[in-house]
Amino acid sequence: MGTSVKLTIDDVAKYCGCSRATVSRVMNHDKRVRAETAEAVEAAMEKLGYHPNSMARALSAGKTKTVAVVVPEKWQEQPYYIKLIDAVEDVADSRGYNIILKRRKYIDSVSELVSRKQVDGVIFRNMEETERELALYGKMERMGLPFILIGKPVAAYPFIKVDNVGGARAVASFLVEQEYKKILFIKGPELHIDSIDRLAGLKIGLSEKGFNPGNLFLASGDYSTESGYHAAKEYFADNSADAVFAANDRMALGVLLYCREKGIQVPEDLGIVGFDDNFFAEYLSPPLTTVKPPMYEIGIIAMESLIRMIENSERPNIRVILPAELIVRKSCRTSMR
Amino acid sequence: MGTSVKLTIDDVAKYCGCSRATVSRVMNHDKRVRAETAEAVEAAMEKLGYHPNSMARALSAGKTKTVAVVVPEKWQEQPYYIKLIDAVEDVADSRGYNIILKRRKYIDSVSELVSRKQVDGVIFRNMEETERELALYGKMERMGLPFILIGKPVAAYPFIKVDNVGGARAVASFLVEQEYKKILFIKGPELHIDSIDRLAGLKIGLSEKGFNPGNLFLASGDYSTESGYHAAKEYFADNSADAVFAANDRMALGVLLYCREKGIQVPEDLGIVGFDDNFFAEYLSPPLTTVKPPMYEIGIIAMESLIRMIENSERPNIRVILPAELIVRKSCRTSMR
DNA sequence: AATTAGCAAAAAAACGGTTTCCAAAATAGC
DNA sequence: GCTATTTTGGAAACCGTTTTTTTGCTAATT
Repeated sequence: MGTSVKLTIDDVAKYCGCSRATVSRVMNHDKRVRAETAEAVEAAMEKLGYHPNSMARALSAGKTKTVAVVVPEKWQEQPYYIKLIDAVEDVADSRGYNIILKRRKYIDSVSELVSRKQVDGVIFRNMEETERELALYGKMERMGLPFILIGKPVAAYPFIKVDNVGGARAVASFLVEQEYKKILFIKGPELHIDSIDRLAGLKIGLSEKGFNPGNLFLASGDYSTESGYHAAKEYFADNSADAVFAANDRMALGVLLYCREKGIQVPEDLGIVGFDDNFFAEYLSPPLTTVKPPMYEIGIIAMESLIRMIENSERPNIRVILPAELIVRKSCRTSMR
Repeated sequence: MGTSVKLTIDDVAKYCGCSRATVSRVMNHDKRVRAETAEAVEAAMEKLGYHPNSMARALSAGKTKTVAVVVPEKWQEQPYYIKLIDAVEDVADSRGYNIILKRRKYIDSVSELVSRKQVDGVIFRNMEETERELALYGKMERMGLPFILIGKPVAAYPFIKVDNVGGARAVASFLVEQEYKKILFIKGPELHIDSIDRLAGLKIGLSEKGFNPGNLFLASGDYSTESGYHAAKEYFADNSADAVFAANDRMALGVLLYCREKGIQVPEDLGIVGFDDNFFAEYLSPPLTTVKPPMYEIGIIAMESLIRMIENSERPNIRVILPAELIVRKSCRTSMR
């Protein structure tokens, strides 16, 4: 029964008549302590309801058993980040780690966490290369603090990313197979790596299938539903297409809303494809064909790799690219083969 | 320029020829240090690129500047929790705190965080009263560790909740005003406080409007889209209603999917109302009428109150109930008044 | 002139563990 | 039975702060 008085390792030591070094060894499963002594100590800790103070331990051992996970500012529009975090937490918990969550917006305080040695490592969901981010990577490297980028490879730092090129290539194959002839691609923010890769993959896939590049058109958006809507509105004002591939699901949703407003039948008049397999994709009418990035797997791999770096102080050259799966739903015709 | 060698407070002290106590005082804005000495120390810290070690500080001061935030296991189905977390983080960052995120599933490790004094406080999104939760509350209370419940008031512990009763009451008024005559309410999990309150509020509102209680019917679900679909399917097999109020948006979505399948026109043949204003609600066709809980505000108030408890070691009797707003969209007829 | 405040800053004592170093005890080797 | 080696566990140093206690001065009081 843990009373409210604070217990220290010395109390446990006194209770079972040994030194605090011995108690410490038992807690850390040091082999050089006799089995029966260890048992006695375990029993004492149990009986007294002793829990070691993590701050004292962290200070002394130089390990905090905590990692920071940095997500984009607008993660609320991408609920799939929850899967990433869940995965990281699942691994973290099984290995005795805790995670501090930070939005990219608070990158300065991530930097502080690093300077003050409050975390053992960092998992950073990055999409661009800004000065501040590069400065942070540099600092972590100089301090020898392990970190993993998720999204955009930078310099020789360890990273994990989704195969956006491959995913978009699959979309291209699919669209060509379904005999779509005139395709509009709606881009995301200019420098955004995912959007860039998805367009690149689309071009590759189309070219492989012998699609006439002259029938691929581009519009610009910023990932928001509204921007998808406006891109469609603007484009279709004086152009046509029989399929739209948006760089993400929300813009695809914008296109769908535009079609609904204009009475354009999906998929009869227009095929729509998104990217991300956002939560709502399967519930739209028609359900959205999209590409699903393996967020959970990414989280698992990221955290496992990070722990390996932290605990073995090895610096494996982690450069992982995970495949994304095409999810065919009703927003494109699928009759022909 | 911060080099990679580790700097300690002693290095700073040595550099500006004073003792480490003085440096510590300067960092903590202790007034009993001459202004010019303070300036010299500040300058030295700046020049050397010194950052205090948080673990040492935490051990010595007994404060970790970290709080745990506990969310439901299935928060991925409720992306609005992201707003809650964002709010908590916004306040946390401005006050120099960090947040450790935990799913309810890992309540044991939350308990460990508490025992090991790794957090200064806890924000707990609770919905039921389980043994393990009560045990945790008890432990925190005994240890004098501040915490706030979000959702369900338990004993005399501080809590913040959404006015589910009021929100559902507004739904009732609205439905009666729109002259709906036969209403089906789809419940969530049996002991779930939100679902219970929403049903209670519905009953109160209907009764206030003179609605015949005999025309209110009940079905059971578990908050999932599928359960909403099945509840509708089962109920409508041999019953009728002109409006369905589901305890949450996902079940309302299930009902909508059922209608879509059966060709039931919404809102012409059936009005549908949800609760939560889930991300997808406004994008459904028709967009879903629902009730929006002020998650961001809740997060702000929770974190501000928690910090107050932590820093002033005061124990204000926090019992906050925030109003939820009815969001009228097209899934119910709104023509009549 | 002697005593007393008052204050800035140094010195020392926590904070609660881990780890190094070393001695005692136990075991092995011959 | 005696030395060499391995276990086992204690004492003390250390991690880098904050906080308490002391000290040394200067200015004020009597």
